[in-house]
Amino acid sequence: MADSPPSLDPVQLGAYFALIEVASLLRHAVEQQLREAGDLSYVQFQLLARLGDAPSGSHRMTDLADGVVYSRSGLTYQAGLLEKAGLVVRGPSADDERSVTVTITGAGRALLGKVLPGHIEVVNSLLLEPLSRDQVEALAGLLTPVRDHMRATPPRSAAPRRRKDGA
Amino acid sequence: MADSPPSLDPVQLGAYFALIEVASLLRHAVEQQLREAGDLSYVQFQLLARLGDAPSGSHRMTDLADGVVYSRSGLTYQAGLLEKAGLVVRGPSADDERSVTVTITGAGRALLGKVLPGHIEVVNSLLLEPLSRDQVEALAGLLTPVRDHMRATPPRSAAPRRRKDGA
DNA sequence: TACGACTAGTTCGAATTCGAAGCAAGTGAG
DNA sequence: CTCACTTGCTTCGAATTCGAACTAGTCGTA
Repeated sequence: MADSPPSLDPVQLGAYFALIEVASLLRHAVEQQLREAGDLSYVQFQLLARLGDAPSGSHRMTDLADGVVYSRSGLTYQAGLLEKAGLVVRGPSADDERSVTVTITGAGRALLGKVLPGHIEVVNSLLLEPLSRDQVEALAGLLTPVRDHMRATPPRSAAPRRRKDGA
Repeated sequence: MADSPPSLDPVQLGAYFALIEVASLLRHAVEQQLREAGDLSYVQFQLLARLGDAPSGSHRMTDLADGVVYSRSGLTYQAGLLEKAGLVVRGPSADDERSVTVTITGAGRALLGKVLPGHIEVVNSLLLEPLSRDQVEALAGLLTPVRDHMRATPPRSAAPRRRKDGA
């Protein structure tokens, strides 16, 4: 088994730092645009976008939380805000009595449509503009497997209490 | 000039989403490890890491804030926490009377050294592991220019109010 | 020197965020 | 059926985060 190396080499470090910085800067810029264009936080936008993308326009709370990498309690709070603003509605789930289904409303879609152009504009000018078409493709090709890997890898702290794995 | 397209094509969207998700997931995982290993938040770790990297072991408040993409007031708060914990010290700057210089202490370096192996381990297993050496190189090669571009691009909201317009 | 504009940090209040604890509904073994 | 365990969501309290307002020190220019 590979022992954990004492440090990362410059290239690895460069990739890691650049990734974090790019994400932070992009998020920051997008956040401002969304605030101005539609008084939405980034999380709220992400939630609306995910709902808008879903064929049914709805998702379970838990799936939303996992999707945007957010705490459950945080999602409850945000869902409450969005509901109060009339952008989504919460309702009981069909098959599972304890789960709550969040659905985007017409107003939600309208707002999403209103902020989207500016959002895309920011993403374009900050992230995409300095890259060629091939490079964007390459970037997606690199990050997508990484994301899948991360999604598949169980969180560190979840490990201790393993029930039935060959261990 | 390109007027803003109404939407991004799947590849662009994939790159954008994957980037955000990867960064979120990575940050989340790292945060947990740091909390357990040394009771540090991610920002605090970033600050210590930057200070530890600096030849002098110190930076101005503003440079730190910009470096980690944080608000100034937030940095004041975090610097206070770190100082109270004895990990850094704040002092006046040599040439500029209004700026404050933050310097990492021995204890700060010690803690940094203590949490670093685990940190690297997480970055390795989540971000680097699924990529080949060449791919890591490619990733760094793609993201570094993007970061530089973002750093160079002035924030959106700064532009409009440049001069004393009619207001 | 004096003035106005700007930069560096801090303080303050309000909003957000998370984890722990709690509650209700589903699941499985006996 | 019933008990123990798990899952889905909310509530609660504490910590963090940001922006706006404020103080102080710098710079450019007349």
